[in-house]
Amino acid sequence: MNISDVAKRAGMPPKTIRYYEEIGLISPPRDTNGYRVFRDSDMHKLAFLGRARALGFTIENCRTLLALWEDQDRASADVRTLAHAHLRNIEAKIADLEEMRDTLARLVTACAGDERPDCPILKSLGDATV
Amino acid sequence: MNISDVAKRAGMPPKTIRYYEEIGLISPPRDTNGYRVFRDSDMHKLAFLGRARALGFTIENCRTLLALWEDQDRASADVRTLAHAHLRNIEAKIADLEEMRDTLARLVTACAGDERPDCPILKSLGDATV
DNA sequence: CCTTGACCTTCCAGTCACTGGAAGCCTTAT
DNA sequence: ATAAGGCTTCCAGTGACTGGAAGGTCAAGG
Repeated sequence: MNISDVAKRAGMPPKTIRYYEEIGLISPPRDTNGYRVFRDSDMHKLAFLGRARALGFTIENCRTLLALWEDQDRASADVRTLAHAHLRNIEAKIADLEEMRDTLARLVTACAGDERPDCPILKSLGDATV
Repeated sequence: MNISDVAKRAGMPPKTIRYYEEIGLISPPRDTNGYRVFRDSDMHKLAFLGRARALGFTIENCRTLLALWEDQDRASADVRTLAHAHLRNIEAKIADLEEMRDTLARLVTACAGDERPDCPILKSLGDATV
């Protein structure tokens, strides 16, 4: 299976797979023609990475998670700590975005959105007292 | 007022102000010593930019918003359209993050987080069938 | 056997919105 | 006169890819 088939299965572009190799997340051997040979372990790692990235873990966290995954003797506490910290990050981001959303929604509602120049959105951005 | 005082007032680092000049959002003239001279209009633009960025608008959107702000004849519809599209973006991001949060929260709850290696988080990341 | 087209490879550059740091000039206080 | 601190420019790096160029490889059709 060549890289584009692997990419389809893993649900990520070939470029991403090459990138993951470049940064040492996977190390597929090469065929005589120079093509990457993906073993089962590489495919599993890519699937793992795809899921971890979909949960928003950074690449560095993914690297750590992969190492923990490979380590049969890990303590689940280590994984949980990482995931919990990440969860908090996500919650903080959501809170930030919700604040933006609420302010924006208020402004969009207040704006007539017609051909006239009067606009509460610009007024609010231009003037602290709104 | 030199750049670091302006930065304090605008609530952003001096580096950001220099960057905003570099990309043409502001164009403060220079004193004989080469220092930037910030006029009222520059300060207002920086305040505007700070608020627009806090609402999550991209720099390019900020550029457009600034132009609309300066244009006394703009139609408020143009502003509203931009803000509305941005609002939708934010809502989509929130939805994505909420999905991550829910999955993660479920996994974190399911994980004992002790010294044992058994871990539902890694199990879920490593195996599609969870 | 040759060509065509679709793969594969590497390498370099660009994205976004800054941020860090070095090197050197300017100002203010001692 | 000097020392500290602020100003200037310029270059490089961030995260996680993504686009594109240049060139090697492979399978199918004529």
